[in-house]
Amino acid sequence: MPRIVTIRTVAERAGCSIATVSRVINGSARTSAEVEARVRAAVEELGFRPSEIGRSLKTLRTRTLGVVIPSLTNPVFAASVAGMEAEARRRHHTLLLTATDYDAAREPEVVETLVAQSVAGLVLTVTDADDNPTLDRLDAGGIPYVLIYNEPRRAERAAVSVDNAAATFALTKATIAAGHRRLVYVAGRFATSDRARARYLGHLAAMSEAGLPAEPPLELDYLADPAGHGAALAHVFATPRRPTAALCSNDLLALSVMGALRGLGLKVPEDVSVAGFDGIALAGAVFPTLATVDTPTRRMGERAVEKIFEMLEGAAGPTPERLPFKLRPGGTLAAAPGAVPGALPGAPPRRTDDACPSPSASPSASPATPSE
Amino acid sequence: MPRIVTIRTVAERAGCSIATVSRVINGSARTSAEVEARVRAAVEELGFRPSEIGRSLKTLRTRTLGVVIPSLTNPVFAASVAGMEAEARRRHHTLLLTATDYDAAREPEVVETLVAQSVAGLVLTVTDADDNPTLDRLDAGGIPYVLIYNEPRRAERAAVSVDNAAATFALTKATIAAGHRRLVYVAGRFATSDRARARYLGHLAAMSEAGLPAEPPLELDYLADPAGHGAALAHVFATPRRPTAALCSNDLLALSVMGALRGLGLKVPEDVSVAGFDGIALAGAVFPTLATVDTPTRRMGERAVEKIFEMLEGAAGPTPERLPFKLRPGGTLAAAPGAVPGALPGAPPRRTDDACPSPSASPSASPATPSE
DNA sequence: AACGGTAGTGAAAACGATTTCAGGCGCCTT
DNA sequence: AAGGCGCCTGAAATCGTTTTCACTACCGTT
Repeated sequence: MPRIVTIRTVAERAGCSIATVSRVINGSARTSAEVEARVRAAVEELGFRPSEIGRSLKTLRTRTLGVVIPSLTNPVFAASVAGMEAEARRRHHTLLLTATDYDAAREPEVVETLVAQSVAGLVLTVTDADDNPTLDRLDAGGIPYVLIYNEPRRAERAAVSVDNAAATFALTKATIAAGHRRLVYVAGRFATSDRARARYLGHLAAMSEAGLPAEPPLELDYLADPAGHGAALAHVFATPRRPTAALCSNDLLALSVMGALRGLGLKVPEDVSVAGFDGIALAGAVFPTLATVDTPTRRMGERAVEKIFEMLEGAAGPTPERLPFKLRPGGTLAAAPGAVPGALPGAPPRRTDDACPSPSASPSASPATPSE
Repeated sequence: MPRIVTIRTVAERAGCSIATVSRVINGSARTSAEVEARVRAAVEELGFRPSEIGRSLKTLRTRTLGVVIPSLTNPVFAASVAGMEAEARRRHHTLLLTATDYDAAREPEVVETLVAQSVAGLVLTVTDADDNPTLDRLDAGGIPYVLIYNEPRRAERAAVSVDNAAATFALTKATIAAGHRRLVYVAGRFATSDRARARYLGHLAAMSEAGLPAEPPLELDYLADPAGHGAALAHVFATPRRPTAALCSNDLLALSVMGALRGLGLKVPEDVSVAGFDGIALAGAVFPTLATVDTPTRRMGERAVEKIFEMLEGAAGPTPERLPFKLRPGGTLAAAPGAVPGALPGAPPRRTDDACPSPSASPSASPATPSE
């Protein structure tokens, strides 16, 4: 069993002081070539690697970023965490990962844990980015953090997101353009996702603009088994004038809804069109391919970490920013059954590939102004 | 800006020594009710939370587990990491997450990083669990680790896996039972996945048992775009006596293959049956549902963390263990085109839901003994 | 009344690194 | 030749916590 080797062991072996060893390792001050060589040799022979704990104690900061997400099981978050990890590694940092399982009550708890670990910064997706005591505490504590996917109203809260409302507005508009008139919006629990709320508001705005009556949204439990989803959908789709399109607040939900609809004997997209949100990789792998809103999931994770470092270096303050999205056409979104293609003013049936507004479009240009 | 509050601040406020504060917080020794109340009040008022860094320096162990996986983008790993996170949190630990992007050369590097952080233990999926200098170093260093999804041959290497060979053996057998005779095995790069190798060997064993000639496996680059997959598959499926079934070494690959086959104008499962491996949640959400081998992805992560703690507490030594798998029938695996159902001795066309061998079946009972 | 034991507490050492401060040496300048 | 200035180096302080050790009261026993 090899004894633990500390900086002191190296110093003895190299015949110098621990201060010199530290200097060689960090290049924090000049050392003579001769001593440097001896130290490097000793480090090599002993396989020495400085303890991050000892190092951190002095600076009271670790080379670690805390991550708080609702769930790893959703590929959106898995992809963005992958982006964070890559970017963090590039900067010689590591991720401390925690999940809240969409439970707001768990947020303060996990953040406390991460703060106790003296993370250099935090990346989080919370249930509510505006009314959130945990974020308030972070603001007070001076630990830099960046929200991801959340869209805080406050301009001094750092965030990397897409314009959820504008994207859904565009998606709903495209769906209407394809001839659909009865659309149902299917969302996860609004209480645990401000994204879902923002998206729904974008949907409402588009319906209103087209002069169509908006049906109440269908809120589905995120973690419920698909069977539960089937029951809820059966209720909505059992009517003779059933919706011809189901717009879902995320891709995972959309895939589940597609399965449930098939279970009800309905064909996608012949009977019902379906669209999602996020642009997870698998949306393109299923058949028919899922129409959705492409968001740069991985890039958002990378960007969030970049932003943390900008804030740490004082190069930039905490400001929200939006990355571009893009409607992705897919086989699940087709012309409405019985609709006459082109019957709508200036709306070809498959105009789903609009570009999004420019990346930094002013947030207030959002078609729906969240007001809850 | 609130000053940083340390145990010393609390001690002053409570009018006692830091030793007493420590005792109250950790309950490591008895203190008078009176002092304890004062300390608790001070902790509360100041919002004190002991620094994990200071604490760790003393014990030289953090409440942290290192995780090394090839990629978070694969839902198998995302799900198992989710399991690890839940189990770690239950024990007041946090995960330090790193990914290698299937690059064996990165393994030593990330493990070094994690060890420098003084993690309490490690959970890893490596490219090769047998011939692996990084693991050898860990063995020497005395840091407990558990492999996940890898199946090391050495009996003294801790691992949580499924019997990859036996599972694929069963899957291939079921496929043959459905009337298929020309099967192609589609795998990720063998060089970066000992699981893929083990699974292929199981496939070979089943083919051999049935007296069928085994075609060479199709190795696809994991990260290649699906277009690349299409080209590779076109080559194999362009022949008149093309395979009637494609068995894939994991679900993600299977989904990609399904897409590529459709791109070639082939129908799944009418023209070609497809099966995967892993049992990711989305396998059940696509249409037709993907036939696959269900592995307890999340549970494996939980179990790996449990095992780390068993080893830390000295309750158990490092031993490999296997969790049960189960063949999951799915719409992608149908009777072979032109096959007469029941024409095979004792093999109904859709007998894909065999139970697996019992959880702790002896490893040597595996139908294919890996020998590479 | 002296002694031993115990409960509660504080002072101080330890953990492994970084960093400040001071000193020694050699070289350049005047 | 003396003084000054850099360069390199080592001793020691420091970070926040845990833990050992020693000490004081106080109690019960003999």
